[in-house]
Amino acid sequence: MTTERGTLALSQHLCFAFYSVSHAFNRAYRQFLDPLGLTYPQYVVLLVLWEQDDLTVKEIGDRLFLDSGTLTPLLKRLESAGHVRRARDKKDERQVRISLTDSGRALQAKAKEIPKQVGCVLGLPLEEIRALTEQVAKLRGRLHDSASLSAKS
Amino acid sequence: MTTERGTLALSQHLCFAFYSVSHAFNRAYRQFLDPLGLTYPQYVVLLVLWEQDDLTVKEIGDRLFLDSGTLTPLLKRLESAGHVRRARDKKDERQVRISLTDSGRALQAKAKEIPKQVGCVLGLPLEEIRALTEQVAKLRGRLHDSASLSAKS
DNA sequence: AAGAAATAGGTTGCGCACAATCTAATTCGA
DNA sequence: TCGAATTAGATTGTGCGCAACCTATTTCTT
Repeated sequence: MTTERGTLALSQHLCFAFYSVSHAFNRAYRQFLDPLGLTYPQYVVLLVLWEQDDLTVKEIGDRLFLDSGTLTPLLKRLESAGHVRRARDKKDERQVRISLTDSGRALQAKAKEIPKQVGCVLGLPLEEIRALTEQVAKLRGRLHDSASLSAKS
Repeated sequence: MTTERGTLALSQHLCFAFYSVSHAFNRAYRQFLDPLGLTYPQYVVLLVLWEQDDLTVKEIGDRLFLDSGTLTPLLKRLESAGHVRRARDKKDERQVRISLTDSGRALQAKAKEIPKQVGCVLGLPLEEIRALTEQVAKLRGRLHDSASLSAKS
């Protein structure tokens, strides 16, 4: 009954499951984010800022596991859309602090129902969603740990 | 004790867990795929072809949930790397059939150990990996179903 | 058999993601 | 205190991922 012939079938790859489900989530969010003129990555940056305003690029990157190469252009787009301000920190000129504008704060109300709307198509009880989220976050932690191990000085 | 103030914290978002873990997997695979000169998406295309050779672009896309806008340039890169051939189907000139070259087949042996190597940093028993993979695939199915519903004719 | 509809694949444009590299500012160390 | 090392962010180049649109081929309809 084994289908194993040296190579795992694609359907058995956990990494592919994550790869494809994250695209599926992206598409599911798009229908709700398009009317707001936001992409999913822009939306998660705003989620971070709605939780805590006035963060540096580095602090945002730490929370999202993204670097400046990704964030700098994204934040410039959010800035030119009028949702955030970018300003060098007076105390430490290396840092750029990102703060919400009124427009950026106003988006929070419009986006409030999105997680619920997407969540209801999942058909999972809240308890299971919570457990799954935690389990996946734990896996991400292990992957990061091993990555920083193999990139040791 | 509730931290809920209208907006879910980022850490409680299942979608962000998937979004960030798929990037983490991508980075974890990179160290093994770089020596082969492959990206992760190229690797999954080859996984499909190693399972069944001589597929059309459409058939590959159906298995990976990707469209021609993504696959055409990717397959051209795999072609110019010498790993696959692209040829119009004689019976139906609309289709392009993708087949492995000797070089493409030879990669299979070199890539055989990768899933095991990445899997061992996860520290999960095989049974749990299997269950998690299935659960995530089921979620992906629900997201696709609702997407095709909302895009009905 | 002829026009309409459907299908497969390619092209263009935009926005991530990330490695590699750069500059400028700050901190560390002898 | 002064040069070395570190840190924050920006820039460049490559490769997805996908919407929108295009062409060519095939199939459907009558």
